Amino acid sequence: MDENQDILVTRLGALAQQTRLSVFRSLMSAGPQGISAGKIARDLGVAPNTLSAHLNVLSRSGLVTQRRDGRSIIYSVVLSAVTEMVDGLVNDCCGGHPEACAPLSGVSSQACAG
Amino acid sequence: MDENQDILVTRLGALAQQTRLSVFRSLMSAGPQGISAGKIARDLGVAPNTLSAHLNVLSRSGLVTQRRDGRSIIYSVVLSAVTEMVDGLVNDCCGGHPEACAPLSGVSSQACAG
DNA sequence: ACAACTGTTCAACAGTTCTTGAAATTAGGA
DNA sequence: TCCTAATTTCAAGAACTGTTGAACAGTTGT
Repeated sequence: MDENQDILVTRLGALAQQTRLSVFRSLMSAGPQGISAGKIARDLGVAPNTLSAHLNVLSRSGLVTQRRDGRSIIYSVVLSAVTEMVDGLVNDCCGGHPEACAPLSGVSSQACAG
Repeated sequence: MDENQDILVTRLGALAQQTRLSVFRSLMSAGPQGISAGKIARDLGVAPNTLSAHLNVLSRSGLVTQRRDGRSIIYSVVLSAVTEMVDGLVNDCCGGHPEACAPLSGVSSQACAG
């Protein structure tokens, strides 16, 4: 039962770092087509090996996936994992006392409907 | 420097730990009336001083606030900070390429409407 | 085969986080 | 006032994180 919470903690932790959050943002706005590791490194001004370590954390969290294209490795977001994470956070709120979460109803009309 | 991103990283980090995420969940379902530090410690089976350190992290992140009631200190969630955090995460997605985020539209109809 | 290009892995180090026992702080009751 | 209850603060240690230079690995073009 608490395996879900483990996964949520891992994903929150993956995003709880400046460089990785920036990577995530870039990948989010790039959409399914993704971005190569090298381009991310250049865009963000991060050393390739440092970035590689961060990409590894994001990958292991399940928020990001990778594929090879020639010499490049293209990273992209796993949208289902993102929704899972956001739902996990928001349901914390609405599961208990929905009336206490009225201010959140605009953020998650689905989870808070009721 | 992006101060909003700093705050988001801090808040994600505050929740990226088992005990603190459990505390957050408890406080979320307790709503505005909150829970005393002692009761949280008993409910979760955490040493009082350990819990105090975690509550301090949550407080400094702005996700949680405290007030004294007799000898007890009552902690409760700051809902506006929670919405801010969720919005910050979701907007990452919808701000860039909204069409890429169709799968998320159920989660945040507000941010993704467009 | 070779060299150039793109990324990853490794070992090591500084810095941070989590937990704990002991001491300190604040409030209520006899 | 003295005693007890509820929490926090402090110092120390083990465990984990982020970064770096150097070495390694896969791909392309010549």
